[in-house]
This record gives sequence, structure tokens and C-alpha cells, in this order.
Amino acid sequence: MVKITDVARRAGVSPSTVSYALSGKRPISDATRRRVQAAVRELGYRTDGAGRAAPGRRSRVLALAVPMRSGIHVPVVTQFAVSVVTAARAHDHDVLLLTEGEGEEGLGRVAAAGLADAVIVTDVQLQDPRLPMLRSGPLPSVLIGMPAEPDGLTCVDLDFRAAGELCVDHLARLGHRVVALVGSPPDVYVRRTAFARRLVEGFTSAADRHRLTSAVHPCGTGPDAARAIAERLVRELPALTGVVVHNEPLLDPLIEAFGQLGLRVPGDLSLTAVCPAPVAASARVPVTAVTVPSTELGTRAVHLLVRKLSGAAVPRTTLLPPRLTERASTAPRGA
Amino acid sequence: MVKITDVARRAGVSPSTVSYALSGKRPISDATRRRVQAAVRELGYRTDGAGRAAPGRRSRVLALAVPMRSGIHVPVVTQFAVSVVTAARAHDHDVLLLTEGEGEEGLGRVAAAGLADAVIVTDVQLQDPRLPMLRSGPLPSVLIGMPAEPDGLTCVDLDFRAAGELCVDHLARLGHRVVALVGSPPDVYVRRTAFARRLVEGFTSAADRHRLTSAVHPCGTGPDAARAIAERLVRELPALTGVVVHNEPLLDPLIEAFGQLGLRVPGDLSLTAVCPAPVAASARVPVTAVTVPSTELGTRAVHLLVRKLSGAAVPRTTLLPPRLTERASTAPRGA
DNA sequence: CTGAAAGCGCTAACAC
DNA sequence: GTGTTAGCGCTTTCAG
Repeated sequence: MVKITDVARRAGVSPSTVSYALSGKRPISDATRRRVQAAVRELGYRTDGAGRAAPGRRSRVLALAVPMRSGIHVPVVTQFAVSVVTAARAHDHDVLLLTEGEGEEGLGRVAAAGLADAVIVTDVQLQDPRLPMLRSGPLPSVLIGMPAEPDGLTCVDLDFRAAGELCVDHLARLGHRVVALVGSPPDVYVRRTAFARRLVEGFTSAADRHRLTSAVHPCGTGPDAARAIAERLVRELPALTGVVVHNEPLLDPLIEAFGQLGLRVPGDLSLTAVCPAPVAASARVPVTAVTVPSTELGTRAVHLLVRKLSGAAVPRTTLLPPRLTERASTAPRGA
Repeated sequence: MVKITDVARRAGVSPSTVSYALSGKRPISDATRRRVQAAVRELGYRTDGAGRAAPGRRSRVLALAVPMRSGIHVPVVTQFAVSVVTAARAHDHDVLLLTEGEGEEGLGRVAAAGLADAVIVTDVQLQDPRLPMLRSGPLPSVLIGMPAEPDGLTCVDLDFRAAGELCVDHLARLGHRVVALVGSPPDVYVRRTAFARRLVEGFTSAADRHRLTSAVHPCGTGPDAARAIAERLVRELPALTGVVVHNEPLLDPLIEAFGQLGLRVPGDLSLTAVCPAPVAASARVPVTAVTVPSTELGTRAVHLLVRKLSGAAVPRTTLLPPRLTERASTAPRGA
């Protein structure tokens, strides 16, 4: 193994000069820098991670906590992971993967052992057991998702409020005057729903702004729930022509249920959703949807974390603007 | 930060004694061990990873190289990753996630920087650019998948030969006498196909053993390819009643194509597949299939790697026995 | 602008 | 069975 002293000898300088020439942490004359760089190339020197990460120093590793709970959407999580690794590499960091169900233990270990300089926490719940440690712990962190109390934390998430508005704006622009939101199951609103509630707010306020008639219905999953909610909507809102769905597994059953009531999508009913892109694209009718920008969330989280590590101040919460992708499920009213 | 010397002082012993008491690398008297453990608990000591991983020593980190090529099956890869992390934790190791397309660079960096003690390489191609580095490099490795030349490497994979046999055995037991294998697209046989070819061998030899009439057809993907192959099979093998599919995306289109030719699954045609479990389970007719045991592959890879790190000899190649899960797509002939 | 030297926290020879 | 001590490779004071 070629070490920094070898490079130093070869370049005819001291080890510290090599270190500084490579890190740029203090000015080095051009001539010296060039000789160092030449020596590095000739000897094939690579700085040893373990040496650099001597206790108390930086390891240049970010931890990524991905609790593998049931009910998470695997491709979305994977996209997070890939984008985090890619972005981290761009900042010369590597990524340690943590999957323990009870993230507390894992985070504690990583923090204590100094295995990582910072941590990105995904799948954040409203009341997340990991929050106290993140607030008080020594490990800088960025959360993907929003807990109930984001004070003292750095969070990144899709702007679900704007997403709700965007769906309604789109429907309004197509001429729809009566719209309904079919939401997530009630327990989602309890367990992990900063975002579900924000979506409802956006939906409602946009509907009011456009002077639309609107209704909001949480809804369970499965064909039966779909049929029940479809019948109820048709009964209570006979003039309904626009639906926003925030409930991935319900998408197909709901389209099916409307079909059985004689309502075609998008002929009789325009339908938009907030869900992962693959789900929207592979529904029985491809659905116009706001998709969670997994890649951008991961990238953004890394940027924030790197800035935090450099001592810079970062915004408490970053909400990414939603983008709506038009597919086959929406059409002008009466078209 | 509480360090090993603090614990030593508190316990009234030397730092090295604490180290040995915790690692068990040399015998310590019961009394001393107990005092050390007490001190550790009272002070909340956790051994510092960076210190332990001093240059030349072990970092207790395994790298997991997961090239995110297009065409890989995301849930399967994710299952690998989760099982690798879980198994690694059971051996007190953490996992560094590498995703770079060109894995060579990443592996080189990790090796040189000593960021990891060993590496698990997934999605191994027949002629993989990473192989030379793995053969000669200083980083112990285990491959998930089989390259063309496994000499000098440690590989784990599903026993695709046995998988092919198992499918045929199953069909033969149900009374089917004429069987066909619908394989992967021809380019798969070129690019990454130790396993595709081994499957063909197993299929053919089992068919011969049972004295079945058999045929093998590589096949592209998409509805058109499905229709073409279905028509051809019906024409060339009118007595065909058993089909083995080794081509995930073709599963649904093929069932559809057979249906349009008047052949019902499993009424007229029994169909088995070798594919990921979720694909088999969510096909339009749930398919009896041999599934790639992602979790077990990951776990096994970690076990092998840990044994390698401890200096033990490990088998060059480990082939996991296939297991067939019966679903709705197979039935006795003429039932 | 550059060197010399002091450790970081831990483990592993080497002593006793 | 336990203590002492010398580093690992690097970064970073502290001195020129």
C-alpha cells in the first residue's frame, strides 16, 4: 500500500504538504502542487479512508436509514437509495445502509461508533421514535418526510398542499365543477399523515378558490371499499365529474367500480392521483398524477446534509414543488 | 465522548484489558470481566468505529455492489439488500451501498480506501468487467450470480439446472407428455446467461429422463412475440400441454396469447415459470413457479464472506436448491 | 508557503 | 491473567 509519506518522499516535500495539496485546506505554490500531483499519479496513491477517518475526524460516510416496514413502496424507496448514493458520491461521500425496523438502535450505534458523519432518515412517521435522538443527538440529519413537530429538524418532502391544489387546478381548467378527494385509509391520517392532511388542505382551498363543489372522503382499500365509495359519491354528488385519489392500492379498484356504475374514465369522470409514477402509469387506465419525486428528494437531502456538515445554515423544511404528469385519465368535461 | 481509557480507569484495569474483555480475544478472569462490563454500562461506552478501524485493521463494513442497470428487477434487488444488511448486522458488520453503473471504479475506490473489509457483488454478468479486480484484488468477495469463468471466485446462485428439472418433474407428475420451454430473449443468452443455459440443460435432461417430447424456444418480449411463439408452439406441437416460461415480462402476454388461441390455463395448458415470486403471484393467472430465493442468497453470501474474512476456506460455488411453489397455473392433464 | 511533530482511539505485540 | 507500549495513516496544530 502506497501511503502519504511515500508520495511526500517522491515529491521531495513533507507529508503535511501532500495532505494540504490534496485537500486544498491551505495555499500551496503551483510548483509544489504540480510535483505532488505528479507523484500521486506515478505511485497510484489513494488516501486511506481509515487513516483519514481517525477518531474525531470525518469518515465521509453518510448513513441512510430505510426502515423496511410493510406497506412501503419498494421501487420508490429504492429510487431514494440510488439517488442518495449518486448524490453522495458527487460530494465524495459513501453511503452506509441501515434497515433495522427499530431505527433507534441502528442510529444510536452509528452515532456512537462514528461510522457515519450524518444520517438521512426516510419514511418518517408523524410521531417517530427516532425523533428525540435526531433532535438531541450529535449526528446531523435530514429527514425525508415530515413529522408532526418539525422544530429543530431539517426536513425535505413533496409539497403535498401544492399537490392537492395542482390536481384541482388541473380539473378546474378542464371545466370540471364538482370534485371529490378520495383519500387514504383513516389510520394513515393517524399514523403518518402530516402529508395526507396537507393534501386535503390544498385540495379544499383550491376547490374554494375555483368555486367548485367539493367533498373529501378517506377510504379504505380493496374492491369492496372502492365499490362503496363509488356508490356513495354517485349518490351524494350526482354532478361529480372530477376525482382526486390519494390512495395507491385503490386506484384500479376504483376505476373498476366507477365502470360498473356506468361511469367511464375519462369519458364521464376525470381522475387524477397523487402516487408513485409507476403506479400511475401502470393503472388499468394510465392516470394523470402528481408523483413523489423520489430522485429529487434523495438528491436534495444529500445537498442539505453536506451543507450542514460544512457548517452552513439550512432551511428547516424544504418542500419540493409538485409536477403533474398528464395521462389518459383526464379530459375536458363533456368531451 | 467516553473512550476506552475512561472505562479502564473506572474498572481499575488497563485499556488493553478492556479491549480484550470486550472482544474475547484472550482469556479474562470472571471478576475482571464483570467489573469491565459494569464500567461499560455505567459510562455508556461504545467502541469507536474509526478508532477500531485504524489503518490496516478491520472496519467491520461490507460493501454491497448493486449495479442499477436497466432491466434488473427492483424488488428482488431490494430484497437482496435487506437480507444482506440483516445478515451482516447479525455478524456485527455494517453495509456500504455501491450503485455505480461501472462498478469497477467503485470497487477500486473502496478497496484502496479500506472503507470495507470485503464486498458482495450482485448482478454478475457472464463477462463482467469487475472480475479481474475481484480475482486479483486484495478485497475478499462473494458474487451473487455466476460468471462464465468462476475459477478463483466465490459464487452463490440459484441452481438453475435443478430449477429447470424441477419444473419438468412437476409437469411430468401431473401427466403432461409434451412440454416446451419458452426462454429469455436471445441476447440474454449472450450477455448474462450462465443461468439461462443451465436452465435449458436441466429442462432438457429432465424431459429426456421422463421420456417427454420437448422443445426449447428463446423468445423476445411483448405481446407480438408472445402471439408468435404461442401460434408456433400450437402449430409445431399440437399435443403440447405443459409450458415452462423463463422470461418474466412475457408471462402475462403469453397467457393472453394462448387464451386467444382457445387454450385456457390451466385447463388446456399447464404453465410453470422461473421468475421472482411477486411476478409469479401477480400474473393474470397466478403461476406455479420456481422463484429466485433473494433473501437466502443474500444471507448465504454474507455467511460465506464472514467465513472468508475469518480465514476459513469456503466452497467455490454454492448453488441453492430450487423450490417450486404451486399456484393456479398448473393442473393434471385433462383435468 | 512549508516542515516537524503530536496525537485521534484503539488493538496487538511484547513483557511480566 | 494483566499491564505497557508502540504504532495504524492521516490531519492539524505549532513553528519557522
